[in-house]
Amino acid sequence: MRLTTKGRYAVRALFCLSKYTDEKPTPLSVVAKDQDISLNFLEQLFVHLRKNGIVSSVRGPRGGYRLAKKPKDITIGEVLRAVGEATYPVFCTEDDIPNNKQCPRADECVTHLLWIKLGKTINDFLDSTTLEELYQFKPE
Amino acid sequence: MRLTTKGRYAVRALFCLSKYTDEKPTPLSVVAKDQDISLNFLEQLFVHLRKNGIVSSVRGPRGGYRLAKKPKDITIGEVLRAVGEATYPVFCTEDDIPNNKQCPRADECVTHLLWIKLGKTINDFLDSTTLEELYQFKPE
DNA sequence: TATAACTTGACTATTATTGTTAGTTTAGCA
DNA sequence: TGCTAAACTAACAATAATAGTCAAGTTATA
Ligand code: FES
Ligand code: FES
Repeated sequence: MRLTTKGRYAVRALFCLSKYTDEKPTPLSVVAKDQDISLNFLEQLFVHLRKNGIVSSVRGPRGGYRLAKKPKDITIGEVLRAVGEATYPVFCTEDDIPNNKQCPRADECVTHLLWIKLGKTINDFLDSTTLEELYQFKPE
Repeated sequence: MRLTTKGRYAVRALFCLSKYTDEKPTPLSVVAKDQDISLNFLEQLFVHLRKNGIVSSVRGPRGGYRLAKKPKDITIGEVLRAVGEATYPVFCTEDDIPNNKQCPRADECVTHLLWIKLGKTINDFLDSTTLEELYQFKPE
């Protein structure tokens, strides 16, 4: 039950973006250098962040990305889900279940409700924590 | 952030064991058939469950496993950790960190405390839920 | 003493993750 | 108008983790 780099990088990258609050967009090359993340990998993540309305993009020279909402309106949960990080601990709680991953006896599965409750606990936390709150976590 | 089969199978297998409350131990072949899990894979899991004092074994003919404690004294958290399932979402919260997995700038890492808090939320849940409570989740 | 079960370790197939390569498109600017 | 910086796209490859298998023991009792 580990977060993947997709999720971890996305949060770090967005935190980095939130530091540049001026009007001009920030190119990913800056984020990549600042956070030591492969530029190409970042680009893949930002495609999904943009499609989910978390960032907006400006193409061409002097272009880049900026947050589409205020940090306090961006939850960690929506960021993780945007980049494809699973926030529920089992497959069977989601819509399109790969058949081979399905619990063979869902009807009588005693653990299903347990994992649902765990997932709810996790998502309640993630959805009530925003990007803005990262600032208060920052060590001095 | 998915549970692996190790964790999921371990919980299901122990629940299965808890159904056979008579004195004689239950062979893994019964659990394997009941839960549709590879016998050899189960054996690997039970090595760790035994070493962590969750089950006890009886060798020889008519042997098998039984719970070493009462279901209400076995938490989901200890089961998951026993079989090697990570219950914290990031590596850097644990003792022996593979170097390549370490966040490169742990000192100034703004997300570290976030993941610690998430991990605490998860573990609080797991450690306050026991095997016994699975019965009340069972659908009729 | 034969057998049913546990025990151990090594091995393999599969899948998921992580990252790379190689481009195309867009738009500001000299 | 051409150069360049940036977003965008898609396919590909390396690596690592997972899931499961196989084979060869060991133990204890019927
Ligand atoms: S059907 Fe969801 S955990 Fe078994
Ligand atoms: S050092 Fe723990 S998340 Fe970065």
